Amino acid sequence: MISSVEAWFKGRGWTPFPFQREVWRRYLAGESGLVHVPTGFGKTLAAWLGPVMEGAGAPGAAEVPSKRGDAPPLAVLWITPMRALAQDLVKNLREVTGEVAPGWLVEGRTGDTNSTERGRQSRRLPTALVTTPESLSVLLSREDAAERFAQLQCVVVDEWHELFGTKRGVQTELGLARLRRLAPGLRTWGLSATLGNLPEAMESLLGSGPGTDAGALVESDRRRALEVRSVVPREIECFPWAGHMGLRLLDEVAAALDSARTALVFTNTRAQAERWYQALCYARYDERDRIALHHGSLDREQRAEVEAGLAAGRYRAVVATSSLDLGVDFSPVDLVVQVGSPKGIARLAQRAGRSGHAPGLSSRLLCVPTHALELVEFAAAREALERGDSEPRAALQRPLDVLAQHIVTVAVGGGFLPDELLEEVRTTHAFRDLSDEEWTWALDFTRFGGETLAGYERYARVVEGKGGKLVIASRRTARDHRLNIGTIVGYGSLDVKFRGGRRLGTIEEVFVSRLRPGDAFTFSGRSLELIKVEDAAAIVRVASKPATLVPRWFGGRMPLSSELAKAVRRAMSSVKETLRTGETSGAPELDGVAPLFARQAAVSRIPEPDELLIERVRTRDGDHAFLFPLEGRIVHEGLAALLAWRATRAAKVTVTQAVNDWGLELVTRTELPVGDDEWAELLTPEGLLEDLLACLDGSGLARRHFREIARVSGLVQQGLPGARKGQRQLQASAGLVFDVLTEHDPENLLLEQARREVMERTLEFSRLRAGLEELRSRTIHVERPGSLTPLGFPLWAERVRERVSSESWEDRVRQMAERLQARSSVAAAPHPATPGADRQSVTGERRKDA
DNA sequence: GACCTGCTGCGGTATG
Repeated sequence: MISSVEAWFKGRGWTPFPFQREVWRRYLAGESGLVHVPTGFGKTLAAWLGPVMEGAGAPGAAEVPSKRGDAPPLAVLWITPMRALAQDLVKNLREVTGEVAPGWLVEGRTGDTNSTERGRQSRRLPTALVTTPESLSVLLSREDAAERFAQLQCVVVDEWHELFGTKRGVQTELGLARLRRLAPGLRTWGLSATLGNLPEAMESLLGSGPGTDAGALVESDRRRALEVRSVVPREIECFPWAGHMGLRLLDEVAAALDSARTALVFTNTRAQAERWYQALCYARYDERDRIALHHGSLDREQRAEVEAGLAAGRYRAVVATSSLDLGVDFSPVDLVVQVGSPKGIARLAQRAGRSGHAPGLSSRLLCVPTHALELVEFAAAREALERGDSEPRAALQRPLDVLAQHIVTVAVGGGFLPDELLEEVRTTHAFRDLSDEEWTWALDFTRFGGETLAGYERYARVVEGKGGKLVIASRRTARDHRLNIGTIVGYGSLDVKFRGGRRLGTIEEVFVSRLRPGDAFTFSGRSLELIKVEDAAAIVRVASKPATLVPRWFGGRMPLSSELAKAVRRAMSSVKETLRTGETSGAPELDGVAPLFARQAAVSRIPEPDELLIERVRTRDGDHAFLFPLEGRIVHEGLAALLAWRATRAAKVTVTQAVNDWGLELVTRTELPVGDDEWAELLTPEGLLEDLLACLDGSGLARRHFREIARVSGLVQQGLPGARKGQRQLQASAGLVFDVLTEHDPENLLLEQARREVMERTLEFSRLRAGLEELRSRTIHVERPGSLTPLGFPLWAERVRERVSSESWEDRVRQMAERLQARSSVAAAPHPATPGADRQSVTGERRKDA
C-alpha cells in the first residue's frame, strides 16, 4: 500500500521525506500519533495530507468520484485553530491534489460561507472537511451527528501545540472522544511545533479509548537553519529606563529592512505595533505604501488584505503582534524582526519560523532590545534555542464549565445515556480523573442548574427522553446552546467606525471613556478624531493633525517563562565570567551589556543561578528592598503582595510595591522591619495559599473571573448575534450568579473552579510555589549598595511611574539616571570590574543604620 | 514626533 503513496508523490514530482514515510507506514497500520514538525512547513503538510484526502482516508482506495451524488460520506476531518488556516489549507490542497471538487468544503460562519454551500452541508457533509474545534462542536450538536460521522476514518489536528493546554483544547479532546465513539477505528493524528512536553501533548490528543494505545510520536527530520542576531546599541546605558517601546533603535531597524525583500516586524503589544508602524512610515516615507500594520484589534477584512498582500510580496514590511504568529505561509518573508524580549523560547522559535519559507533558505531573525537588560534575554533565548530547550504547556485538569457545555452539546446532538457518556468523557486526558461526584454534579447542573438554581426553567436544559436517554429540553434551548458554543470569552470593546459605517476595528471601552469628542488618537495606522460614541461604536473621522495618543488594550501579560529565566541566569554567569577573565563571552549582546554588569558587580553583586540577591537601599523615597528571583512578573506580583503582607503583620507600615520580569521592589517611608536573616522565613512556601488569599482579595478576583466560567458553562447567555449582550451586562449577570451561589451554595464546583483558575492564571500559583520551594535551596545574599543599582533602577522607575503625572515621570527618571550615571563613572571602573568603594556587604547581619 | 506595556483565537438564528 505504501507504494501507492510513493506513486502519489511521484506523480507530482516529489520525493516524500523519511518522516512522511514513517507517518504513512503507521497510518496504514491503523495507528494514531503526533508528528513533531518545526514551524514553517505548512505546504509540506498539505502534501503529506494529500494522499489521505484524495483516497478518502486510505491511499489507494477508491478515488473520490467527481459527481456529488455518489461521493462517499465524510471520511477525513482536519481541525485547525484558525479559520484562515482552514481556508488556506483547502486552497493549497486543491492546488496539490488537483480539483477534487465538490467534496472539499470549509465549515465557517454564516457570514463567510455562502448559504447554498451551507445548505448543502446541512444535508450532507463533504468527503473531507477542514474546520475548527468550535465548528466540530456545532456539528456534534446536530441531531443526526451519529450518522454523519459514522464513516469517518481519519481526523487530523493541526497546530495542536496551540490548542493543548487551553479550554479550546479540552473542547477538542471531548469532541475527539465523541468521534471515536461514533466511528470506531478512527485514527487520530496531530501536528505540533516544539513543546517541552510532547509526550503529554500526544496523550491528551489521543485519549485512552480503544485503539489509541498504539500512539506514535514521530519526529520530523526537517530542520531549518536559524540565524539570530541582535541590534547592540553602541553606547550602553547602565540605567536602562527607556521603557518598552524600543523606538530609539528605529534607524537600525529601518536599515535592516532596506536589506530585506519582505520583513515581518513583531512587537509585543498592539500599541507598540501602532507606534512602530507610524515610526517606520516616517523613517521610510517614500515606501510608506509598502509598509502595513496587522494586529488583533484591526478589522478582519483589513487584516485579510494585509495577509494577501504579504503572500503576494506586495510589502516591504508588516508590523504585527502575535496575530501573525500562526496563519498562512508568507513565502516572500526573508527577515523577521522581534522588537522587545520574546519572553519565551518557543515564541522566538515560532516567530523566527515565519521567514525563509523557500527550500534551502534559512530563517533570519533580528532582535531589537527595548532596554539594556533585554539584550541578556535575547542572548539567553538564542542559547536556549541552541540547546533545544522549550517551554512545556500545562494540561488543563477537569474544567467543569467545558464539560457542562459538552454535555448539552451531546444532548442536542441526539442525546446520550449517562453511563456511556461518562465512560467516553473519562477517555480524555483532561477528565481521566473525573470523580463520580463531579460527574453527577455536572449532569445535575445541565438538568436543573444545580441545587440553588433548580426551579428556574432556563437552567433545566437537559431532560430525560425515550429509553432513558437524556436529550435537550426544547428547540429553543437547543438554539440558545448553539449560539453559545465555544470557550473564547472576549472583553468589553467598542467598534471604531467612520461615519459612513466602514469598520476599522475595536478599542477598549476604558480608553474611549477618557476621550472627549474632538480628541484625536492613532489607530489602524491613521490619525483619527472622535466624533461621538453611539451604539457600542466610536464614530470617527480622519484627523487633520497627527495624533500622538495611542489606544492601549488589555491583553495577556506574557511573563518571562521559567525556561528562559533559567537561561537568563546562565547568561548572567557568563557575563560574570567575562568580567573576571576579560575575555569575550562569544555573545555580542552579553559583551554589549558587560559595562552595565561591571557596575552591578562593583556596587552590589551579580547573582549566580543558585543565589537570591536582595538589595537594601536608602533613598529620599524611603527604605527599599529589591529582590531578584527572576520568576517573571506575574509571580513577582504575587510574591511582592505576599512579602509585604507577611512583613507587616507585626508592625503597621505601608509598603508600596513594584515588579518586573527580573524582580520586585518593596518600599516603606520608614524602616521596612525585616532583618537580613528574616528573609528566608518570609519566603517560606508554608501557608502560601492562605496568605495569598488573605492579602489579595481572592474572592474579588474569582468574582471577576467567574464571567468566563459562567459563559462557557451556559449559566449566562450572550444573546443573539447582532444584538449581542454587552460585555458589561454579561459581567453583571455573571456577578449576580456568583453572589447567589456564594451565598447559598458555597460548595458549588464552578465557584471552586473559578478560584482554582484565578490562582493559576492571574497568579501563576504553581510557579510561585515551585519558585519558593527552589528559593529554599538558594543562598540569600543581602547587599547594601549606596545607591540604586543597574538591576534595581528599572524597578524604581516602574514604581515612580504609577505615582507621578506623565511629563514629570520622564523628567524624573532621566534626572535620576543622569545622577547615578555621574556617580558610577567615578565609582566604577568599566571593564573588568573592580570592587566598588561604595559597596557595603553586610550579608547575614542585621541592619544598624536606620 | 517623542518613548510611560501587555497577545491570540471562535461561534450562531431565521426566511425565502
